[in-house]
Amino acid sequence: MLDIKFIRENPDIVKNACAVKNFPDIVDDLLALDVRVRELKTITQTKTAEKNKISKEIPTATDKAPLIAQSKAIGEEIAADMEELAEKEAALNDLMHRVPQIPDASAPVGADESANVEVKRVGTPRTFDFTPRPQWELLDMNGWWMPEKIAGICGTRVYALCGELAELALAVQTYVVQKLISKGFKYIECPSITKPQTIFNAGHFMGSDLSVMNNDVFMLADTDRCLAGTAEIIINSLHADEILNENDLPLKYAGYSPCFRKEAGAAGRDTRGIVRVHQFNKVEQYVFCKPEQSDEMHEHILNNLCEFMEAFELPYRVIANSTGDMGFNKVKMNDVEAWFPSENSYRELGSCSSIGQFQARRTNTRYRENATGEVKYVATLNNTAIALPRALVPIIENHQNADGSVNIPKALQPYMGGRTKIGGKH
RNA sequence: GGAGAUGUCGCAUAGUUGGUCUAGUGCGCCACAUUGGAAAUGUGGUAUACCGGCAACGGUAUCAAGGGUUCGAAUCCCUUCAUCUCCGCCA
Repeated sequence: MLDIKFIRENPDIVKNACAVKNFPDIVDDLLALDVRVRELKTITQTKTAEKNKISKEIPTATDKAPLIAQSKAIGEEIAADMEELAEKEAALNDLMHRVPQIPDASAPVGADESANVEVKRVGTPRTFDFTPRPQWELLDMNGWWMPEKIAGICGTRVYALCGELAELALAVQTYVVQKLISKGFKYIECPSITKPQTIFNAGHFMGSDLSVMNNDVFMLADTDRCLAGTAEIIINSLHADEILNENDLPLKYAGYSPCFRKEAGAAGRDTRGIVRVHQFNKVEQYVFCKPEQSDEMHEHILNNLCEFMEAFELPYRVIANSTGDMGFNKVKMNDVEAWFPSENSYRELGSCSSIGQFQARRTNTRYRENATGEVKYVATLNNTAIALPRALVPIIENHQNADGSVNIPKALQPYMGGRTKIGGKH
């Protein structure tokens, strides 16, 4: 959500944001409603003030009856205005929730991902002296999963990791969490069951009608709860309605949670293997900071993800996502993509996003500035730290040997009991 | 899930026969005074949002949330939510 004052004063900037982000331009409708809402507020408030004044005179008045009648009459007028006000305010509110965040000037302008720009490439994809196996073959031959069995028990797009690969997943997660803790992140294990409103407050969805998320979010039948797609959603609301102390910023969280996605629009894509599943585990970096710290924090959490790529010895690249690709609530976004030998391409492992004050307005998360005493909305940012099992795919594919075994990156070996290799025994 | 209790301005509390409650007090915090400096003490201040106004300032709303009764609600009624205690169930 944007600041209504900003929209009033900069309608052209907002219109442009709608255009480059591919969202409908509703600015004129919104501003017209805004004018009417303010008129009605002024009218009702003036009348209420008058009524309050009369009510206050009643207890001491000698002749109460005329005052009571007068107050009652004003009350009826107010009720009529209030009805229109409530209606117009709800409409305004809905439009306010349909205005996208203004993209950063640095973001490439374009309608979709084809306009994305590669900004950095690290490492070189390995040249294999044997035919590398895709993830599913490595999983099969090492007994690291049981796809048919699990599909039969639980349905498709879910997985079970077995044996050493499951251990490796734990090692990766522990490595990442420890690293983030050492960098001043507060580790938090987040719930996955939440209220729809909480998801809405993260600003991924437009408008005021919560049912729009039914396509993407698993609702829990016969309850008012749903399954969260990421810990970002929970952490985003962690300081809702609070006024934080400037000295406590930036607040950095590393949130772990199981993540649930319907993947409704992905039918038929990535059906094999473990890259796209309904349920996975993720550690998310999430930062609350002053708006002027936002760029610095963006670099910080982006670098953390890059460091993980390097620790896992993965060739990777960083993308600057275009305005049309970055989504409704974002100022700027950088995907980090690792090399997937089986696909002969780079593929997203994490996504670093600056949200500005967009989410903070929805959650009402603010801080008090020491120097001025002013209360301001915080800026928020989020980035994947590690998403599992997807991140295991480039690790096993890039580090595989001809016999199907997989070398463990040095950084992870301490978390694997000193082992240097897994699999390949069959 | 069953029974009961509670939910007030950062924290702790007063206020529940509806009307100077524009919510009192204590603590905390800020400023000033006092002091060589500090403690202690004293005085004053101490919310947020929105509307109007160049501004000073004025107004409206907020006593968990929403609705209702009333000329008037922190106080009465209804609904929801949260917390606590006991029971049930259970990792």
